[in-house]
Amino acid sequence: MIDTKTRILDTAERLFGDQGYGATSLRQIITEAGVNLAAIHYHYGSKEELLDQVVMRKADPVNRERLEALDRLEAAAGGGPAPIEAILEAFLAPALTRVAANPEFSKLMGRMLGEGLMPSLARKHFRTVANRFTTALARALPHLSAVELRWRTHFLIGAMAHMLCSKPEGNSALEGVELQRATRRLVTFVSGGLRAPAADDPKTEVKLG
Amino acid sequence: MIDTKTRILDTAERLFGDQGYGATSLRQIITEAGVNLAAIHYHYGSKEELLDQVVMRKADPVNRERLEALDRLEAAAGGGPAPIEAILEAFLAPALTRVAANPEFSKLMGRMLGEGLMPSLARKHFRTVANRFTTALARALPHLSAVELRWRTHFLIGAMAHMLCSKPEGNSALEGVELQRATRRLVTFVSGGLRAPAADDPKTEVKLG
DNA sequence: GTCTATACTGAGATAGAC
DNA sequence: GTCTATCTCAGTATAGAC
Repeated sequence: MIDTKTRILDTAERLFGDQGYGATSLRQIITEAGVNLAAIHYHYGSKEELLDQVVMRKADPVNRERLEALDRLEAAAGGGPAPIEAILEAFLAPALTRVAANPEFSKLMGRMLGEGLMPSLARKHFRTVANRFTTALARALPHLSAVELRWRTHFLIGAMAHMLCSKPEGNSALEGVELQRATRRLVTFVSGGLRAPAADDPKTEVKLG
Repeated sequence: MIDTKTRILDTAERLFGDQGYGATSLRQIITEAGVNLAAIHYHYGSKEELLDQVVMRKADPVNRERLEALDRLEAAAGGGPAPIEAILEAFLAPALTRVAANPEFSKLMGRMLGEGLMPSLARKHFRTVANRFTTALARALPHLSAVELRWRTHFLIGAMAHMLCSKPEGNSALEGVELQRATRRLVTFVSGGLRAPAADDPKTEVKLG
């Protein structure tokens, strides 16, 4: 039989995914997992820490996929910069495919970004991914200053997060072809935004600063 | 003395803004407002309804500003479409200036979008704004189909919401000139995304549909 | 119509026995 | 490591005073 700690994590993942974080009580988790209430606090400390662990276990494969895709891209590009659309797809597709696999859980992930409650623990796990992709984008977008690029990736994350947790009105499920199309829409939009002329060129800086 | 109903609303607004929705208890609100616990349920029915009212009272002036700005734009444009950047600024600037005025409350507004807990009541109040701006954007972006435009405005909302509730790393306060610059960055990014060639041109539609 | 006092149910957290 | 019992605090509901 699986040990208590793992059984809690499995059950929490399922329930958080199905119902959301706030709507799931620890008592429901322990009932379905067949463990004692205090076991959660013994193994995880608090409900929020438990969420951390659940999210991290889900996020790790996504980030691994992202890095592998980027590796392939950079190998294919030889020494030069990789194409922007390809970089974006390498970053976005692994997350968006999870929408199809488990809509509720993706909603939770997107929500966490939106709520700004992505905790220090989880943030660390995204550091490598963030650095690699920022570097790749910087090489592909030499017209942007570092600070401008940081803002634009911020907007990119926002667009992705909002897509993870809700769909535009009139759209139903995102499966198969629909998902691919939606991903392409997002890639198109964001690459358009990234390619826009820099807003902080020296001339403007002087005028405003 | 202000009546009970208003005093509850004022106090709730301040506390939700300072601490967030989840972290604020009704008992804290009634203590600081000097009213009875049941008065909240008498006047507002539930905590969530109270949030609705708080948000709506804040959102209404923002939306009025937006519509007035759009009115001016369309008057200036005569019969033709208004410039994309101007439309975007009319929509985004009124919301973003609130970031400077009350960072915590803006965080809450952004969070609500992200959490998808924007309730039916509040959603209704954004309908007029959404329709007017969607129409204006559709005229300025004739190369986009209705469905493509809906997706792109969805991404636009995501970028805005994420900016409302968090700033890119390394940035401190958004005041005065910094705020104007950040607004311009967002306008630039989004207009780039909106202008990108349509991803759902007929050829692709036929192939996928 | 408004408001107060109080009780109810369920949440997360914790101390201490085993 | 695990479990029982208990604590505090949340949102909600209702009976009845003015």
